[in-house]
Amino acid sequence: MAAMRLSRLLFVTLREDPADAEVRSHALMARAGFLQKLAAGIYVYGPMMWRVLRRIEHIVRDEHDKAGCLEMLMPALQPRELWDTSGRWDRYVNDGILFHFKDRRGSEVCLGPTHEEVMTTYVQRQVQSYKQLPVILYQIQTKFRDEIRPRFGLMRGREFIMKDAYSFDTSAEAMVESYQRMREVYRSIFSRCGLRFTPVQADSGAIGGSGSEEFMVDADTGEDAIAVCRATSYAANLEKAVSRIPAPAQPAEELPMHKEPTPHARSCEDLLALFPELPITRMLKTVLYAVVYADGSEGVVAVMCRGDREINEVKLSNHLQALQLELASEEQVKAATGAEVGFAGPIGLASHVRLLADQSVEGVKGFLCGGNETGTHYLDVYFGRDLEQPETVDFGTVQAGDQVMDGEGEIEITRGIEVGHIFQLGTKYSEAMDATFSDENQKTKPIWMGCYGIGVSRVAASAIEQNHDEHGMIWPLPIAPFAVHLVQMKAGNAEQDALSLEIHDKLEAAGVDVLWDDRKKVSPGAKFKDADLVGIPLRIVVGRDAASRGVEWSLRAQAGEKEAISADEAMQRAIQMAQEAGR
RNA sequence: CGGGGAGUAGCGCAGUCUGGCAGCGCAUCUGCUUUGGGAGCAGAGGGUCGCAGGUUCGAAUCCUGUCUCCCCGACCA
Repeated sequence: MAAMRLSRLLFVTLREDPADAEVRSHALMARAGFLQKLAAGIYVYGPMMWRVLRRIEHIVRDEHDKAGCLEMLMPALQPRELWDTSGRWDRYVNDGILFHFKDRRGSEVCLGPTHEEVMTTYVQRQVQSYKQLPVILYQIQTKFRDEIRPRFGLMRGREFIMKDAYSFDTSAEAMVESYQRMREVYRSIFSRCGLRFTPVQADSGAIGGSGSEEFMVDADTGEDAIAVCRATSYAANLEKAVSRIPAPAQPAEELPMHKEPTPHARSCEDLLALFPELPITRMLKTVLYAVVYADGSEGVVAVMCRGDREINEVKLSNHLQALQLELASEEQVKAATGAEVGFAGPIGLASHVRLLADQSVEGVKGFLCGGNETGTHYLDVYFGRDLEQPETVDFGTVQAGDQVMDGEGEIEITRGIEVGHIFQLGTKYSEAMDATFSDENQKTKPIWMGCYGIGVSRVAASAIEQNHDEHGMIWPLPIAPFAVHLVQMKAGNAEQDALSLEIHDKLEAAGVDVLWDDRKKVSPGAKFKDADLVGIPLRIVVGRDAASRGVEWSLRAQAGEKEAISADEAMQRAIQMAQEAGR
């Protein structure tokens, strides 16, 4: 094998962050030449980056294969008809997320953002009998999503590498078994990658289905907020999380409802200033949404919510089975309430408005709400006495300090990067695409499905987001581009040349990959800075003690802790650590 | 989609207001010295100033159009 000499690796580092890098992982990978941006959300993976991605892929493959999953490869190009069959074409085009175009004959095609349709079709033609099930198929492939706003380097790209797997079972119970098996596969994968992560309950979103969990890499810079409880180990995506919220304040005496002038008071903050003795838990805001329903019809929905709480649009959208949900426009608010924005309330809404309430209104008495007239609010309003309580559902967002639903424990809000997501799909796709099997009694039944995704390129970015310092990246050993960074101080010095070559060859022979900095005319300082930047976990420095077979040993993660040891001892340590890390 | 900002050497930027030789730092190349935390000196190469059109004796600079990139908002009444 040819030695991995840095001087031959097209190795270029930048001293400054690129101007467009917003997060550390992106800036560091760009500075180290791992990544090069080609267009918004589209990146070239350089040779070092590709080694990392292959490491991750190797772990992903290994764990899937061990669990009996079958690897295959599906096309990236997909015909529209397939997506019309599942009914997702319009939704994805509406969301603007689908790359689609016409081929030379005028047929519409898209670049696959995911592969449920293709996979279900494949299985529909391939599977006839219960004897062929269960089966779990997977692929590692480039996915395409025209993100509304690509950002954060590899975190949210428009083209990215994803592992997607699909399970096929004969019953709901068997589907849950496959799902549980994949949960374990996912835990093993992220553990083996050397990442600290939290599995959380999740909303199933556009893909549809019932049970769903996300795997979040713990990182303060993560895009997603998650609700976790140390005491009960409850963990859920904020879109899904539920909690017991603090009880509202109660009025001292029951007063009749009355309307008060509240000029310019459009927010709870304004109203708190106006009525200083009224607690915010006795203010109910009414938020208006414009909704497009799944059948294409449109409407306006008003949702009541306690002043100190916030509405969770994902929960609301799911309950309404909405295709689109956004805050109502100024005009829509005026048409619904007859008032300027800021004075909406449940009493006297236009008849076309559907009124709902978040469960945070439960038990609130003598409350304030908008007057549906510019510059007025009602006070001392009671459900049951002054108006009927509208349909009340959990549309709330949990907040830090809430109590968990079952058991004793306080919820904390932390952040994470979603690197994996698993779903129980049920029969949604199999029914739409007629993927059925014959059971023991020759009865035709739809196949029960699950689907399971891992953002491979995102795993790499999140590893850096989680592990870096001011000098550069710190790769976990299992997924590092190389296990050992062999830093030769003075290339051309006979003793150093000989010892470096020996260390390189012996480690490679033992299956440990080595990046050998053999560059001439590069100062020691520059070599150390570059080594810090690329973050290879194990470091062996060949320098002044080369003649006596002495080297310096250090770990990138423990900068500053350097040991002078023999070359043989260093090799032994490197081999052992690489093996322990499963390389 | 809306709002803001930016496109000048591989990277980071100045120059644009007030039109007149296209600059600086890093990187690259050559030579000499240097070699355990981004070395020094001397020299060199590298640019259709995003693109198209216009104004002008003359445009990186002014005008029009266009493309691309980045940030903020997608928000609680």
